[in-house]
Amino acid sequence: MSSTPLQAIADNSDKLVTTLERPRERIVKSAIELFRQHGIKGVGVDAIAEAAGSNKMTLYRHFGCKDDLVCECLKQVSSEKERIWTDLENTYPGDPAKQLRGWVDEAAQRIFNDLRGCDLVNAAVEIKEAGHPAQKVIMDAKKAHVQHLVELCRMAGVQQYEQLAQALVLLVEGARVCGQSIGIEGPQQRLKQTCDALIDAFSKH
Amino acid sequence: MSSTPLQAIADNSDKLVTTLERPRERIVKSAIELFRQHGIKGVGVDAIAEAAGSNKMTLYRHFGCKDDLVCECLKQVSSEKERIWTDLENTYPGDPAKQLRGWVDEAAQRIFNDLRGCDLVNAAVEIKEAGHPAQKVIMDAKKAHVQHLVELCRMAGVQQYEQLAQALVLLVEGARVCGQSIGIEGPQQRLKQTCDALIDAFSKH
DNA sequence: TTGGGACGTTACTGACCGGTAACACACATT
DNA sequence: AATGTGTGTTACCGGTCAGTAACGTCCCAA
Repeated sequence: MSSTPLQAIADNSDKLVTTLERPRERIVKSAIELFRQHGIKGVGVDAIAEAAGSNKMTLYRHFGCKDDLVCECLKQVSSEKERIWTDLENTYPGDPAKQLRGWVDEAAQRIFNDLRGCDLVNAAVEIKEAGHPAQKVIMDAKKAHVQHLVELCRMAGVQQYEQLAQALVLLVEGARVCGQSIGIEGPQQRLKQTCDALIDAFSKH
Repeated sequence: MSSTPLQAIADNSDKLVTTLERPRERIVKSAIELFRQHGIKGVGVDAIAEAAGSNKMTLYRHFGCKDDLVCECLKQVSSEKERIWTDLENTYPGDPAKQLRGWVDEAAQRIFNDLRGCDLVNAAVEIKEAGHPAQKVIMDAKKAHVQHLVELCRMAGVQQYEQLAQALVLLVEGARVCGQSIGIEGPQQRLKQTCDALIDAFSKH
């Protein structure tokens, strides 16, 4: 190679990460993407390091083992998911009812554009070893997400806010997983209408 | 071993299958159970053969490769799932409305008793290789299941039967997947009430 | 200028996995 | 008694995987 390492990364178009980030960030980003494409057990650490324009040794210097890297990826994914709540607050400031509709729109759009399902759910399906550290990450993230939605329904003035929030979570999670197993023609196509009708019904009384 | 092979199987309590079935059936049953416990990619063919009280050679004589065995397992699982429709018809003969409630009861009960999710969905999450034969098995089974429920809703006299059926599928699939990722305290706890209320709402007009 | 920390490269280990070959054995049918 | 089918046993192959060791390189800060 005649170019410097960073230039080599930037020049090499088959690498997943071409920014000037540090190896650690590139590794996490590449791992998230590869896990999405092939599943956690379907990707080796070598492939992750290579996609990040790095190498296995550097990966293991930052993450003691593959499981730790998996946990870090899931934490990053869940913290990115958390951003939706502030985004909704910024888009519809002080209007929780519209924020709730916005949440449904977001979910329906994501399901329409991507049939690969939720990273956290997919990880939960793959990781069955009892006591695996990733399970706590997944559980905590999902519980927080549900709690946020419960709170949003409450703020929107829905009397039975908990029931509504839980039903909406079931619908959206079911929709994501139906897209994955049934494909594009699954029953998730009408998700938005169903959720909107449900919100209407809960908002009346 | 002093006993005959069949006796050895029956005596050996750490084997998953102790019946007098032929090796092929024992292998499929053991594979289904092990896939449930550890995931498809988490189980090797050696472990399956051993759990079935058989061996790898016999396994490969019946199934050309592991993927074929996976497909056979999924077909068996889906055909067992199909039995619910005739069971419901036998339990509530000529009463599709009660059959629909029975379907909800069944789903809620299963989710309450088992947090491991749907075998077909779990397989769909794990198997990402494009064109993998198992994907068609999964898709066909899921589509048939949805279609059966649509038909049941229609028979039950629901005007918007397709909407109701699809919403119910989303709720139930979401509930199963929530149990898996969130655990026992997830929003799937109120599945039955939510489904019943939804059926009520759709039955009025 | 010189140290040191971060990173890259190569090579390796031991375990596991999917799949196959060769041979031995039991049993039912004829 | 002979035959063929289904099955069990052992050993092996090539590949992949997670993880480690040793060494070399780059670059920044003191």
